[in-house]
Amino acid sequence: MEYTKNVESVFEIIAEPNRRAILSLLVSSQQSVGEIERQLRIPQPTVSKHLRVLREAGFVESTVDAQRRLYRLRPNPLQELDAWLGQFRRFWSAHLDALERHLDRMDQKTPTKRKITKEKTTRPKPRSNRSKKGEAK
Amino acid sequence: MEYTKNVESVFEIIAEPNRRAILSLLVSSQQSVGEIERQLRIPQPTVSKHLRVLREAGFVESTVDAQRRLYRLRPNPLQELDAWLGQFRRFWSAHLDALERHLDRMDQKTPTKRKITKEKTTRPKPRSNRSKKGEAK
DNA sequence: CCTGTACATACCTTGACACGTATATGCTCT
DNA sequence: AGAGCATATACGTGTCAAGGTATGTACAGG
Repeated sequence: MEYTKNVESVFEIIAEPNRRAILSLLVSSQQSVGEIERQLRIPQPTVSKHLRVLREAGFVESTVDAQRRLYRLRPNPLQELDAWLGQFRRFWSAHLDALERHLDRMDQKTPTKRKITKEKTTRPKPRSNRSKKGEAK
Repeated sequence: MEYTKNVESVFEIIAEPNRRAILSLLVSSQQSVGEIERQLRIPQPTVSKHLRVLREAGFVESTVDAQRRLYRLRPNPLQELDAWLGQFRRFWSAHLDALERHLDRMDQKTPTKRKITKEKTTRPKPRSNRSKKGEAK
């Protein structure tokens, strides 16, 4: 009710590698800031700042324990993410096996000269997923 | 190894609202650049740039059709995302109902001495909502 | 060949945000 | 009260990516 904007930022939140690492850490059990700091080997202010972002976005919640704060996971934002993924789930479950067989055949054969996707990868980002040739027009 | 970097960037890719919009568009069927441009009301160079990012990350692939390029979805990167989410799925399915009841009780009662997450949601910085334009919500 | 169309790319500017360093706040124990 | 630990915040800085504008490239048809 307070934040509708948050739904959008869920994606930005988990775009940060350290934040994802923190979330993964908290899956097993709740942790104090110091424990997170030591396990991930990142400076404490950085941990605190990320935790604040995660907390404000609802990914985690904290409990005070003496001088420590124990952080634990909250399910909701990750479920939102899951919900967003849902729209694609139908798609890939339908297409995956067919596509795989298709590419499998293609890879074995001599590449035809049809071009797909490879028109000009100026930016050399080796995404050697599968050599994609084949099929056009 | 090389794609480790790519796995990371999957999250950055979908952090962009326009890119998510494009992906959602392509769920139904393949589209040309012009069609995407018109439906999302964003300038053509912007669309092309996002499509390039999506293509290099393996989210989409393109087929040449005369002067057009038809873009369609590819399942793999989204499946990686799904796989990452997997580690949390156990968590939330186990904890959700219990947690909900728990918080439910907590909220009703006077907060005895345990304070959960509400310590001081000092929100001095309105978290600077990204002033994006388009992106119909 | 020339024109229009469809898309891609180059260059520049701007604004977020992640980090490091330094400092503030809060709690415990003696 | 004071020392010391655990965590949060303030501030300055560098980096990087998204958007705008302009231009390049490829294809179709008269």
